[in-house]
Amino acid sequence: MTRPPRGREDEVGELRGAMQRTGRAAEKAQLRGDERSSTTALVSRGDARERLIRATIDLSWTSSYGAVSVDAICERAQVRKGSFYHFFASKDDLVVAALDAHWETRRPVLDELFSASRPPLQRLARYFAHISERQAEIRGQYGRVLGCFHNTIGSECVQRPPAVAAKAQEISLALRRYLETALRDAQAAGALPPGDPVAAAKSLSAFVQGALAQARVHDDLELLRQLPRTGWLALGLAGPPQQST
Amino acid sequence: MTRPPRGREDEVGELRGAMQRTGRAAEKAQLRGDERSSTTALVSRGDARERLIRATIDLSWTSSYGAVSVDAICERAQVRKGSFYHFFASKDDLVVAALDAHWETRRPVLDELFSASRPPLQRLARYFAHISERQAEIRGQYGRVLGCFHNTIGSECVQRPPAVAAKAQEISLALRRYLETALRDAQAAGALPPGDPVAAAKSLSAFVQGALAQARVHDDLELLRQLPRTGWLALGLAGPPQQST
DNA sequence: CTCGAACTTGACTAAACGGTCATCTCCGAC
DNA sequence: GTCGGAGATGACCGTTTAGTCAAGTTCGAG
Repeated sequence: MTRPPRGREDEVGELRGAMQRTGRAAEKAQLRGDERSSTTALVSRGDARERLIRATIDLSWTSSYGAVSVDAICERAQVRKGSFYHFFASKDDLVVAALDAHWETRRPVLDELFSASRPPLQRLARYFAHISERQAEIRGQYGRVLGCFHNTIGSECVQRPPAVAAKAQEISLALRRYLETALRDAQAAGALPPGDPVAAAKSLSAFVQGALAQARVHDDLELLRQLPRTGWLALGLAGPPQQST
Repeated sequence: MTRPPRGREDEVGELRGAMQRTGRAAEKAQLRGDERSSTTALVSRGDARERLIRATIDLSWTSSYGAVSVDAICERAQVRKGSFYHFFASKDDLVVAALDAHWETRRPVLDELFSASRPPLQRLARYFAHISERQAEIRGQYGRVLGCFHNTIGSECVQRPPAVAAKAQEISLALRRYLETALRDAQAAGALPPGDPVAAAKSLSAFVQGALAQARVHDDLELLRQLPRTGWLALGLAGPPQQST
């Protein structure tokens, strides 16, 4: 009765488990004892907060931070304005939480792709393939290629809401660290000539992020499909490695 | 008297000559005979229009399309709101004109850098060096690295104002064509192994644009300084070419 | 000098914006 | 059963937004 049964979204990844109050709720919740003994259910029954974050990701990824209003987010999430400000202190707070939540859904995927149990260059190979497949999926669900969420937001918000800018930077660095580790391991294994893995990761990251950005602007998957072949170029390799182990 | 002597901007490039009513003025100007015999001075004495475009570039490049209001642009340009809508039909119109005007200032620079009178790979070498130097200049003038104007706007506006999205796409393609031509010439000259120059240009463009985007997000010039060395990787070359002619 | 068109101006609007708040409902703990 | 706090609600506020407009001013052409 109170809630009209309008829910029919839930488009992309599993968000549910990944959100453990990352964005820390509104001021009230902070000022008082939010770190209470947790005998009470830590994961609340209602999922309004999750729906808000889901809506924020969907809307600001498909358009932009600036083009999405709190009202639009609330409408999509089927949450009233007042409830919104119960969970988040401001729009900036929401977007930071959305960036966090989205990153938390990506992390386990990256952990698997970059598992140390695989040969380092194979990690990259699977990463390239994954990006291409994932953006194809996204295009199917959202109707167009969207590229990288945190980088899109980050490029838009370099200056204006400092908290958002900082969060986007942080995530961008965290992502780069996966590449860095793989490259270092590759050098140690002799699969890659010695050199500065940090610089190489920057270079590779620029290539991948550039491909994603171009794919977004032109709604073109072609570049990403080529990634498993061309991605190696940024490392000075002519093509994908052939060794197995 | 009528105009308080507040002008003291004029920060980056020469915009003056490059703006020949690219953005086509407001509806009134379109509906009536704007294509009149041009015996009257085509370039008007007042530079309000140019100041508006200059302000738009500065403000939306340093922050974003969505974060800049018409009021802010007018204030910076020292132009009243009414005058604004005399020259432009809408905010979108302004931004499209700004993208156009900015591109017009870049074009002669690119024409020189990619002059057919130089060996093709040397064109690229000079392009890489130019990007690095230019962004360093921009950082000096604007206080931070800004990356690529049309790509920043384009990534933000992929969806929302269709005219802006289309213009950004168009410019992005135009830029890529410079690379394409150079790569084709390089292959013809035997300086590069044969292959699809369109795909190679996409690849190289992704790398360069990615480096610029990363430089913007992290306010970091390092990646761009490395461009003259690492740019070649995206083409499968280990380093800058040594030949002269 | 006169005329018309380019240009300028500031006051104006309606809508949208982010954010607030008193009040109510629900539900587990005691 | 009752108590307290998390959650939910819709009316509300002041500001800012893009865009309008009637009434000017400026100025070159005839």
